[in-house]
Amino acid sequence: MKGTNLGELEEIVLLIVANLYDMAYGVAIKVEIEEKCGRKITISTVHNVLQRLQEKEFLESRYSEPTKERGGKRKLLFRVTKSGQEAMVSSRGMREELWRGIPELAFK
Amino acid sequence: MKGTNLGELEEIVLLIVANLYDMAYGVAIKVEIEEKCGRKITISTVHNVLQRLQEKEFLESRYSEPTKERGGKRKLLFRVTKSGQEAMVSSRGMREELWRGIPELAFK
DNA sequence: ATTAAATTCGCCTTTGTCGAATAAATAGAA
DNA sequence: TTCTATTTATTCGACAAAGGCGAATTTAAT
Repeated sequence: MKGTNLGELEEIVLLIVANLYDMAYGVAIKVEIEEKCGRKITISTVHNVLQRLQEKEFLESRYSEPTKERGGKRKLLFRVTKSGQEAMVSSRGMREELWRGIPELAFK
Repeated sequence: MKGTNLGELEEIVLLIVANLYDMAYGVAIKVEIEEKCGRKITISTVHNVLQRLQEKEFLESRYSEPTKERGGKRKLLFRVTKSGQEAMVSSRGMREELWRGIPELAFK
């Protein structure tokens, strides 16, 4: 059965989409990941992940209005769904819990 | 090239090993993951991840002294390395940053 | 020898990754 | 106006890395 939890990159993309609010589309997401995470990534990787997150219903999308720039296709704008938000929150909570449980001397 | 970053499960295992301090070995890790993360996982999956983390030098291991229990092999005890710790901290820091950047209305 | 407790092996699925192909919108030429 | 070159974006197809399982193997006590 298709996975229901979040891969590492999937979670990052979710966070970035939330960051970008109403400007979250492929290229912007790619740029943002590279800047905020200091990590190289191609545009096709981004789209691949976006598509999978949509299949999992953690993201939804709509086409933007045509802009006044040079040319090119309309942007596909993404937004985090309620269940995407829940997945993000739950994943964060779990990790916070685990951090809290680490004894001091573990990192001496 | 073999990946240098942390997969989702890899990060969890690192956290659990730190939690277990000096009792981190296969079975204990499996049990702890199931309890703390509410997620089913087999012992071979755990060992698989453990091995990968060791190859990445985020974990190191040593054999325990034989115990006074019934029988069986000696436990392979794991501990987070300095660079494993750095990976954990960096990963957490990055995500905290991203959470901080999410505008209020993103989750209206 | 048997049995118990643990780790290793082989195999498959899902997630991460990229380069190349394709699509759509606009500006300017004919 | 119609065409076409250029720009901006998304989709496709292939492969590598990480996640996952059941069965096999190893080792230590009884």
